[in-house]
Amino acid sequence: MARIVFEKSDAIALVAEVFRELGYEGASMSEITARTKLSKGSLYHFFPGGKEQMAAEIMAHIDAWFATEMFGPLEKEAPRAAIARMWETTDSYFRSGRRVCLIGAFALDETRDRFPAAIRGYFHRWIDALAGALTRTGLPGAAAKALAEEAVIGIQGALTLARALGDDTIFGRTLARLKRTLEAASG
Amino acid sequence: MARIVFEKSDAIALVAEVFRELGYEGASMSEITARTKLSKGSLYHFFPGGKEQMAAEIMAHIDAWFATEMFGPLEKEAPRAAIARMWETTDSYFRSGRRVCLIGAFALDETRDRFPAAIRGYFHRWIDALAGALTRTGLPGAAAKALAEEAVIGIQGALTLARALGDDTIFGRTLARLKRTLEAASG
DNA sequence: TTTTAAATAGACCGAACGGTCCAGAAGATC
DNA sequence: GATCTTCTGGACCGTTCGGTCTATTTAAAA
Repeated sequence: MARIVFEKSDAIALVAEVFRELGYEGASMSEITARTKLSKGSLYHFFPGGKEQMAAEIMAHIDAWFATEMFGPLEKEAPRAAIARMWETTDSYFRSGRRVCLIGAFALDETRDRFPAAIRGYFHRWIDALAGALTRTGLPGAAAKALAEEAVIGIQGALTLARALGDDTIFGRTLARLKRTLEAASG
Repeated sequence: MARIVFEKSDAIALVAEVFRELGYEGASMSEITARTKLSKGSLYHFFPGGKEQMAAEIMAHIDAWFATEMFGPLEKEAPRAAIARMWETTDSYFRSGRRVCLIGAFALDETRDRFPAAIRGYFHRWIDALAGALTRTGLPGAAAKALAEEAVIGIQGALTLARALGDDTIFGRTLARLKRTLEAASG
């Protein structure tokens, strides 16, 4: 039998995509093995804790990616440039709305209660990082926080509506609108 | 054994709440029977087609409710008053963000592919009804459509973020902001 | 009343579930 | 190239899954 060798980081990325497509409960082990081509032996070698560990490590992986690619720049780089880059990063990460937010999807059902800290942390850090950058453009703290919340809400809502309508133009249009709103407010 | 008699409309509402809490795949028959107190006999009497039929009838029920409570008024009544009432209806229907949108949740994973028409129809009609009311306030059609889309996106995003952060103030705050935005645009 | 139809409870079924286990293949170390 | 460790494939296990079926209870009709 042909034997394929994976690295754990490959396994995380592959399994993440299955959770994204099917949700936590919908992603059965047999679907995960079928879609990733990883056998049960490999999966339980990498993740002895089963589905719960898979999801936990995937969320940690996502969190780390966002920390380096988005939150870090928003906190350290020139605020206007960092925010401009955030829109591009967001559009490419969510594949123009064709890829859902795994953490947002987990938040909707009782999967949330398995990973409350990871879910809260992800959204909290995103809002705080963006609000920080907006503050550094000169906006008052409260206005910055409200705009950051509005942006994250808009991103999540656009992902839902884009998938619901199967319309690939919604996500980009929404990001452009949010960008204009933030630029209008921060001068 | 105590025998409890249900009406089908009760069954639809009870099962809907379980789907909302657990998602389509997460709502197993045993969880549905446990949370609704409806036995399997009753459930399969009302819904011979099983889970798929339950979900289909629930979505039709939601659609009918929205049609009479929101889309109808938006299409027939005085536009500004109808839009004002829409915010109140939305807040109470989603219980200030503590209740998720079942159809939005279905849209995120591959459950969408079981009910594509119902999901598209629900969001399409909401956007069209709101855009129609906005047009009747004097807004150009394109602007009305964009604002209606923005409103529905904001509602869905706020539901996601409210649950993710466990923050009961987000939904109301977002509805108030959207209301202001629409009023600013439609005079 | 008696009869009839609708509705309910829950035992039961085969299939699919999450998870365990181990024989053996592929690298790594010596 | 022998040894050892890591990794893989898939058979297998007990449990839960969605769904069926029937005895029985209740409500409605006659």
